[in-house]
Amino acid sequence: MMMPSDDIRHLGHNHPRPRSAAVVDDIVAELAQQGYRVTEPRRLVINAAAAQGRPFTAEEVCAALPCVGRATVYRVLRLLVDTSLMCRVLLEDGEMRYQLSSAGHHHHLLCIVCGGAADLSGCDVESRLREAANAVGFQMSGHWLEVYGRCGNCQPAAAPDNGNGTGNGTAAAAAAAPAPGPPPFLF
Amino acid sequence: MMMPSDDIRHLGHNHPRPRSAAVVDDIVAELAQQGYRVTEPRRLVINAAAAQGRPFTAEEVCAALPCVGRATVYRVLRLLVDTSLMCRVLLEDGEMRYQLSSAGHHHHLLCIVCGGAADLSGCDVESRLREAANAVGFQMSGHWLEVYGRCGNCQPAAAPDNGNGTGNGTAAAAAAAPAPGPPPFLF
DNA sequence: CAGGTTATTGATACTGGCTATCAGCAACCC
DNA sequence: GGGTTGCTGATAGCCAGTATCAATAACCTG
Repeated sequence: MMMPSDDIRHLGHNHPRPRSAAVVDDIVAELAQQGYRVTEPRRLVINAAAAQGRPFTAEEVCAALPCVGRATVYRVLRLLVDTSLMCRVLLEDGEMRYQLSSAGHHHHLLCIVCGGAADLSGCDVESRLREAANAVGFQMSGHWLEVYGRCGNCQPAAAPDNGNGTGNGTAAAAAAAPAPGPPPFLF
Repeated sequence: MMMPSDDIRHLGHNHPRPRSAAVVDDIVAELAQQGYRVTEPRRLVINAAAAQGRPFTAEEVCAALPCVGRATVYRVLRLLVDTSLMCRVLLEDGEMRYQLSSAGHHHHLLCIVCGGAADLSGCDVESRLREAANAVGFQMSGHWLEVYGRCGNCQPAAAPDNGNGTGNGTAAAAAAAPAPGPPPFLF
């Protein structure tokens, strides 16, 4: 009940409203509009997903919703991904997680400390990539991009200035643990 | 013995020499220098990896080297990844594959038709990402990027001009099959 | 080159994440 | 309210990858 680092998801200025009942209703409505039936298990899974402040695994949903069968949890998650209502998130260690997706193409800023995720939009990476690919005769049709690092809450205290662009904050950044800790499942 | 689309790996102008015995020897030498023993199973796995013109799965190596135990194949692959002599490649459907890595940080251009891979280097995506992340208070420490599309051999014939940068070549690009077909394992 | 140390191997069993199957249920339409 | 049929849940099963552990062999030392 303490919402450990919930605010990180707002960084991407894509969710002016909180992800709550309204969002759940939107998703349910979208499913219905696409001809899918609105069932209790689907509502429950969507609710659980909307309650998360960070990307989650299918197993976490299974554990949080013992009244819903495993197969159904996996089916609902896949349905949501297929209908673009949810997106997959790849962690640095290769683990696959899920997250309710905001509209449109975007990428994720994944905090390696608290496990939170923010959306990165308004970035022209795509056109850059297409140009670079074209330059070597490659016709780009899609891409997968995840960005890892530390969200505002999880940065070492001595970092008031985040201005410089090219300094590599990679090393010596994994020691101090100023924030939450291992991410919990909030449902 | 026909090397179906082997040349794609040279697109990244990172491999002036062919990946052959010389590369294998380099990798073996690097392993030895780092204190690892040079064993026959390791040589065999490295050989198999070097013979590939495209990213491969651990299971393919297992099938190609029945004389090497499964556990050992997985161990050698992980050792090579841990020592930065090999890198993991994420396909569009989420499947994880492996590839002998060229030196330095780079990304992959993955052909969705022939399964080939080329390296994309000399791209300033990283600094761009860092700036965009900084702008929203996120301290970037790493990233994962894969680019999907069609290599020079697998593009529809009517595409002499690849100049325009933002046109989306996504749709209507999965029908014709001008090139190889499903990728074979070459060992 | 022989001998010893110990990293490495291979067979096996096992795990975890995910899917196929299929009878029964219930959401939606009329 | 009734019928159609999409959806569910329990189960068994698949697949990629890992833990275990005795036996082997790579390297070092003399």
